[in-house]
Amino acid sequence: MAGEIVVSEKPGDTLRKWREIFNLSQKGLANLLEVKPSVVCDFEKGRRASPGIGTVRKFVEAMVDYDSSHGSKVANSMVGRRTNEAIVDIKEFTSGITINKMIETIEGEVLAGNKELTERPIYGYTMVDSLKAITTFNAFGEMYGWSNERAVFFSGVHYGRSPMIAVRAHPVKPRMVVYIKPKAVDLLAPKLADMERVVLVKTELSEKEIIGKLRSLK
Amino acid sequence: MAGEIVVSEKPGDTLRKWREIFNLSQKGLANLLEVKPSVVCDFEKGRRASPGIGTVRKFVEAMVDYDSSHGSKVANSMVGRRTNEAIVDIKEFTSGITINKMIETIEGEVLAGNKELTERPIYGYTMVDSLKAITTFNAFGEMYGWSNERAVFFSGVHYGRSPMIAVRAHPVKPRMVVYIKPKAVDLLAPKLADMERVVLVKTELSEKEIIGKLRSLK
DNA sequence: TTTAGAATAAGTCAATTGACGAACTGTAAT
DNA sequence: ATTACAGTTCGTCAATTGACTTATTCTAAA
Repeated sequence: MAGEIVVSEKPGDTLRKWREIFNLSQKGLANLLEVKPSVVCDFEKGRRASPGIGTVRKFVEAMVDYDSSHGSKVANSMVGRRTNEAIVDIKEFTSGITINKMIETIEGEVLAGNKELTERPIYGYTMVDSLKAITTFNAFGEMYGWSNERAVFFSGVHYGRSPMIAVRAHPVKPRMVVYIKPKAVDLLAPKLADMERVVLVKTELSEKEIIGKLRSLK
Repeated sequence: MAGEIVVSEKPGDTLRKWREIFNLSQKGLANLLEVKPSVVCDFEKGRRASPGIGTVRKFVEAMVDYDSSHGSKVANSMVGRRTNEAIVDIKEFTSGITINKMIETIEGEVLAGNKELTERPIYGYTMVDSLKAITTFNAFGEMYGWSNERAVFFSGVHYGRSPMIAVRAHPVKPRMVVYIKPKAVDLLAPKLADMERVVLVKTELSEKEIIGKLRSLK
């Protein structure tokens, strides 16, 4: 979304497109941004040819925040039509956060992944129940949201082999895999993680705690 | 890349990160941009807190252009480590182009997809040889580049069923599928395309012609 | 230890942005 | 017709950007 705006020939048109997707009037958006409607219009109509990235950020955040405080209607419609009982939670961040920051937030312990890898940003996360995911047909189909630069959380992990094997088999790789309270971690898991250049982390926090902490991250 | 810069807390740091990934000195990048090195420094060090998106675009384009005129070393390293003989060509655009524009460029005929769908932007494309792709194990694994908002070209199409079935089976969908000189097109293909909300197009241009035309698109 | 290249820092200034307000143009609905 | 509301246009202006220059600091090789 932010990326699309920057990259598009007419950022104003793209801004408008998104405002319309979020079902906001210029006035509505202007209120969220605490500016006058004419300001919104000026941007959409391209009077400001090259808005600052701060402005773009504000616009995007305002719309996403608005959506999430109205039941994430738009966000959910983006995630895909099918639902999957194995998915506990799936979210996109407004802005990228580094894997390091994520590890800190969830009080994680790194099992695989070097400094270079943990500095990369991620833009969302998916939390799945491994058991359900593995026993459900095609469970990993809808694992990804808007971006695959994300973290995937696995709960109900026994030895941590299956989840990493699933990741390895999947054509699109997340940047980060987190095991929630694993009973144990087989040596194979970090090995596979290294091969896929995925940061593997475990945490002793519960699903609820994690979701709570991540919410505060925004 | 552009998106990451906008969205990152310290755009300067992200700019620097990418400059380093592309193995450029500040001076080197400044030359490409035809500005003085101190300008690059000012941005990286954050003296300009909220650069305009025009500036961001220039930076990104300069680096990508530089890379592509030096054998696309960086771009290729991003695409993935494994190579796949079924992939004829795989590219990322510097900026998004609409599906409409793409259709026009490749002189395509729309088989499925409405106006709303053809207005969406795509950020790259992958061209695969269907026969090789389908007979090669896990052929669709590396089908996607940086973004899945892209077009996938299929050459060697017989009835156009298998490629769409592959798309349907694949968890990540492209925005657009193009058949290159299909012998025929089974009715099932546009039906599947509609179900997946993918724009399906056929073209009578050859692979080489298409690659040529797309190159001029940048 | 000198020196060259890379990166920072800081002063400067024209051009542009971000924001306002007020007037104006649709275009439904009353 | 009249009103109400969404969107557009534009003059204005302080704040900020984009770019230059010159001076200074940091590395790493000679």
